[in-house]
Amino acid sequence: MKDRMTPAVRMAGHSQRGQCAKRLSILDAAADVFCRQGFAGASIDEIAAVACVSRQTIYNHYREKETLFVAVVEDVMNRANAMLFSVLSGFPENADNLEDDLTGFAVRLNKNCICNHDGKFLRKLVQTEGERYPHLFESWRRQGPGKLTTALSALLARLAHGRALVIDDFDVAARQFVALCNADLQMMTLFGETPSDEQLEKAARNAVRTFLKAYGAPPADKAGPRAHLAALPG
Amino acid sequence: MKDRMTPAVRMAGHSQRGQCAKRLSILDAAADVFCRQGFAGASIDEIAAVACVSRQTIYNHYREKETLFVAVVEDVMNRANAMLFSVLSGFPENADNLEDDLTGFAVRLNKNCICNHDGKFLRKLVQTEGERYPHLFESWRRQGPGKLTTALSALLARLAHGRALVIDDFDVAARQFVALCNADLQMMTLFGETPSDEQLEKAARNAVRTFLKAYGAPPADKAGPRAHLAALPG
DNA sequence: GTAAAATTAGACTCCATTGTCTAAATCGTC
DNA sequence: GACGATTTAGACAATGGAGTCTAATTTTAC
Repeated sequence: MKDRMTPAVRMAGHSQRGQCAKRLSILDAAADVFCRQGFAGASIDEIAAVACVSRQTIYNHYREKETLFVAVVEDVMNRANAMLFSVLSGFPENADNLEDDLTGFAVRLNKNCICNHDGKFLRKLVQTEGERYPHLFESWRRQGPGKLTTALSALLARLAHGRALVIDDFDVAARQFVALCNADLQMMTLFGETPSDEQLEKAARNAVRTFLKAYGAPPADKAGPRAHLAALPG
Repeated sequence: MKDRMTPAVRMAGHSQRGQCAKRLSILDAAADVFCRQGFAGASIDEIAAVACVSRQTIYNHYREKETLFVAVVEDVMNRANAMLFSVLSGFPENADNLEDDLTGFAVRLNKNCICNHDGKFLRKLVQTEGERYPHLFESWRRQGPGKLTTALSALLARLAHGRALVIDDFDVAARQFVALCNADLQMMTLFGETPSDEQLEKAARNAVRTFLKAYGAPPADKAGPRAHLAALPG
């Protein structure tokens, strides 16, 4: 059996674009089938059919079903983490327009990290296969959601330092922010349904309003401390 | 094939305690195995072994694997719903000691409905098999989580009517309360881990504090509107 | 105690799937 | 256009699980 080429080598020359395309096609198809059927229920033949590739090609690239599964999970995790930090980079820097900026951030968080394909895949697979592959998912937990809390916590601390928020425990506030973002979509998320843009917008707005009611800094004494309530439309 | 007896008939005489015990034993074992392995991964032989029953006995009670699966899911749903409404009945009636009472309620909600065996089972199975049995899980969604929001919303409305809370949208507040309760346990919940009593307590306290910061009624003008912050320990 | 019903172990068939192998076809490079 | 590498379709063996059947045993009802 010859050595498998590393991704770097694989991308080096344009010579193997075809091979690389097959690989990606297999990964995508496998993600789809594993997500729908679970590990046990997924058949290599079905993956091959979805990928428009012969079964043998799959075995050329991945020694066995489990190898393929691990590769798929790692692939999705990498994509999901990259997306997570891309979304995190859009967290509001300053406090002008905080409500709107936070709402936009919440929409992107839900839309691109939690309610998307990859989020659905990871939730499903972590739950069903987590116990069978502890270190695989444990590493995701540390690198994905774990770092999300840490990073979000730091971003909230920055806003609090700038007097835009009043927060006693940044980690708790970070987790609560994420939880509130999902509050209205929990059931859809659980059932794997995709919310409409309107639903995303409304959920984010509800979340941010409540978050700011709890953690928003009281406006600098010219108005009452709940002035933002009076500013609500309707 | 003879008619299957209804549960009522089954319990009527003491004559069939043995048969009934087998049935329950099969349901429990099947819940365990389906939860660990999913529908496709679960083998009837393993269920029989766990239930200490022969394979044929399972087929005497349930025509085929799918029949057994549906029965298990319905059984767990019924238990979970009963527990849910039992916990709901402990929702605080009046506003003396609201923070502590709500915290106790939040602990019970997490401990007995969300982080327990049945909660884990339902989350897992809804996600993995939900698309294959739409009406089965749809009915649970309406009768379980759906009614939870409705009921909790009404309970919050009662407190708001008694001036203990200030809430604009009761449904949103209900969903947010549940979301906040899980905020600190989300990852453990996802990974199917069971939180300690201490973790449950802390998570509930964090949730209720934030909920009351957002929705607590401002104390009747003797102190500033954020007086409860000053009342925090530390 | 006896008869009917339920349970058991195990053999059995059937079928889907995994993973291997091979010979032909296709692709990319020179 | 030729050559090597890759892909393909399909046959193939081996495995495991679903569901049936039977004959013996146990439990329950009366």
